[in-house]
Formats: sequence, C-alpha cells, structure tokens
Amino acid sequence: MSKKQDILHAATLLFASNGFKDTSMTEVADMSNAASATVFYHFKSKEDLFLAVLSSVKDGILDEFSHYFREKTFATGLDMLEDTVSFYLYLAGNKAEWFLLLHRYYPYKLAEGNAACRRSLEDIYNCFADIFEKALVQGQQDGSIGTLAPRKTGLLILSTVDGMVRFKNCNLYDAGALYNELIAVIRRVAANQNPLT
Amino acid sequence: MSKKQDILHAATLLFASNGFKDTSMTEVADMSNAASATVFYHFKSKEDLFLAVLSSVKDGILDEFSHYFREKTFATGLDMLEDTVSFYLYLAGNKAEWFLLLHRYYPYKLAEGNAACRRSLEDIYNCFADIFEKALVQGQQDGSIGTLAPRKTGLLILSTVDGMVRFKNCNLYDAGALYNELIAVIRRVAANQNPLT
DNA sequence: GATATAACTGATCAATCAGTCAGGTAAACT
DNA sequence: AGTTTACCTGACTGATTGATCAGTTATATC
Repeated sequence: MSKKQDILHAATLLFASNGFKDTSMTEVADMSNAASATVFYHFKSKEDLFLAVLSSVKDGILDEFSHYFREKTFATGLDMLEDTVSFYLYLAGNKAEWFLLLHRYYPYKLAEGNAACRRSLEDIYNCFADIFEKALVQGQQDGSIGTLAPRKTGLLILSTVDGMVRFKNCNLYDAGALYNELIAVIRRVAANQNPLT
Repeated sequence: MSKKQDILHAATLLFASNGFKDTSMTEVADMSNAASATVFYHFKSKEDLFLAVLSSVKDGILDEFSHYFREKTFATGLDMLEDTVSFYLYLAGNKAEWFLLLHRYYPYKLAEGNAACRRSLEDIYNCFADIFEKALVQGQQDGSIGTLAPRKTGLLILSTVDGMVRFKNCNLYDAGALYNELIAVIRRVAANQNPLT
C-alpha cells in the first residue's frame, strides 16, 4: 500500500473516532509513519484530507452495496427489504468507522459551504434511500408489499436504522437487541395485508 | 438574568451550532458580554462549562415533558403515543439547539470517562424512552394498542423520530415532509388489529 | 462607614497546531 | 552518467486558545 493510502486510512480512523478538530495532522502523520510535511505533500490542507476521506468512504459504501446486489437474488420485494436492512446493520458493525464519521456533525456543517462534501453525502444517503425504495417498489409489483408511498416509507425505514446505529455507536442502546423487533415492525408496516393469493 | 446565566445561554448556542472544540471560551465571553476570565470564574474549565450546559439541557427537556403531561389528557394510549411523537417533533424544532447538541458526538465520547455526563445523557434518553413505553402500555390496557413488546417498540419509535430529527438538522431530508407517513406507520404498527369492540 | 466576600477583569503565558520551506532521496527517462 | 520528476522530510513559524493571577469593583453584613 502506498504512503498516500496509509495516510488516508489513518485519517479515516482518526476523523471517525476523534472528529475533525480533535485530530491533528501530526497524529495522522504518526499513525501512518510519515512526516507531517508528507501529509501536506499529498493533501493540500486538513480540509482537503477530510474531503478525500469522505469521498473514499462514499466509494466504499457504494461498492459494498453494488457488490451485495450483484451476488444476491431475492424471492420477493419484502425479502429484499428485510435482507437489505440486515445488510445495512451488518455493514454498520463491520465498517463502524464509516458510520461513526457519518454520525458526526462536522461533515454536514462543511457541506453547507462545500459542494464536493455535499455531493459525497448526497451520494451516500441517496444510495441508502434508493435501495429501500427499490425494495418497496418491487414488493408492490410482486404483491408481497401493500399500498404505501415507497420513497417516503423508504426514508422512514432509513431514519429508523440510522437512528438504531447511532444509538449503538453512542453506547445508548444496543441495536442488536432491537433487531427482531425491527424486522417484525417492518413486516407489519410493509407486508400486504390483503394478499391476492 | 445573571451573568452566569448569560454565559450558560451563550455557551449552549455556541456548543450546539459549532461543537465543543470549535467554540472558544473567548467567543462564549464575547457573546455574553463578559471577559474571558469571568467565564473561568463561574466555570472552572471548558469541560465544566460543557457539563453545565448539558445538565441545563437535561433539566429543560425533563421540564418540558412533565409540563406537557400535566396540562394534557389523552382519550387512549394510541392517542397519547401519536400526540407525544408530535410534541417531540415540535420540541425538536422549537428548541433546536438542544437537539443539535444531542446529535453531536462529543457528549457521548465525554460520557465514556465522565459519570456526570453519562448521567445527564441517560436521564434525557430514558425520559424519551419512558414516555413512548408508557403510551404503549396504557394503550394495551385500554385496548387501543395490540400485542407487542412495549420497551423495545418504544425504543424503535425513538430511533425513528431521533433519526428524522437528525436528518432535518443535517439538511438531508425534511422531517416535516415525513410526518404524515410517520403517523400512518405508527398507527399500522401499534393499533390493535383485532379490537374487542 | 468599615470590613469581608463575591463578582468581575486586563494582561499574560505556555502549549498546540495548521501550514511552509528549503533541501534531500529514490526512481524513471534520455 | 546526467537530468528531470515525484516523493519525502526536519526545522520552523504565526496564530489561536485554555487557563492563570494579581488587582479592581460591586454587594452584602456588621
């Protein structure tokens, strides 16, 4: 792995666990076994480094989901919805640093005045919203899911799982303990209550 | 209002909108028309000031809800659940600085090594979780709400509304636009589908 | 009105940190 | 072998910031 990649990786971990202001360029340099001037050679400023981290997180998330949907097929839209929610929660545990970063306020604040940052965040959350919506639409077509507004309901499901992951990352409540309830609720909300069959 | 209160109020707004590290004691002093040494006279350190802010936010939230429940009566547990969710969303808009503060990562990080901080956060989130649980229990007693685990379902509802408020505060999606869908989903999840009447 | 206490402040300090710069090293090309 | 280019570094700087302290003003108490 190149030194630039080492720096990017170290910065991802540090920004995720300590935040932007509480991470110094010296720390990033130390963790990646580079001199602090080397960090500035590859990234022209601290903000630039953060944007590169966010963009790489975006690429990682988009890759993970496109890979998941390439490997997997679903019998019904309702199955797709449940499995996708499960995969989201799995990913939030497996790549905790990505979700920690997204659950900090700094990126959203930066996005107000920085188009590249706004773009990365939109790409990430549209990816999330799109997959839930797609599952709902597909379920309505195959009859496994009842009548409801797919986009808005998808966003509600996203709010719920995002909230659960936040609670877990903040050590408030354990997302795992709510998993069974979550699936039951999704089934109750989405499942077609007057199936044609 | 005493100067100590002025300082606390200014610090609340600044910590909420700029975060802990990005708020300097000089800024707090300027906004409250005090000398920076005065801030240190009333609060022995920056962390101490933050803890005082968090504790006052806790008091504010607990007061708001106890006042709300003293004024209001509900026909059924389901009504109580819907009205409480509405009030939560109203409060998140009306006292945006409180929820902005709670949607930063810093307090949860601080809570790891600080019992007073942990205590304030627990009080706040237990308050939220308790009211949703209470509504669900009451609804099961009066027959308006069906069979489900009250605590866990309450936490799921909390995850959802907390997530919606976060999305709004982060300028990702508008919580208001999802309000009707949220109420519909709550009714679908909670309402007794086999009422005795 | 004298005195004690609480509230407040200007000046200052030591530490930290983002960013710079001039120079060094390795590698690729001619 | 010489030259260009990309990569890397140690030493340094200007600015900010949390915190201190000696001293001043207001307030209460006797």
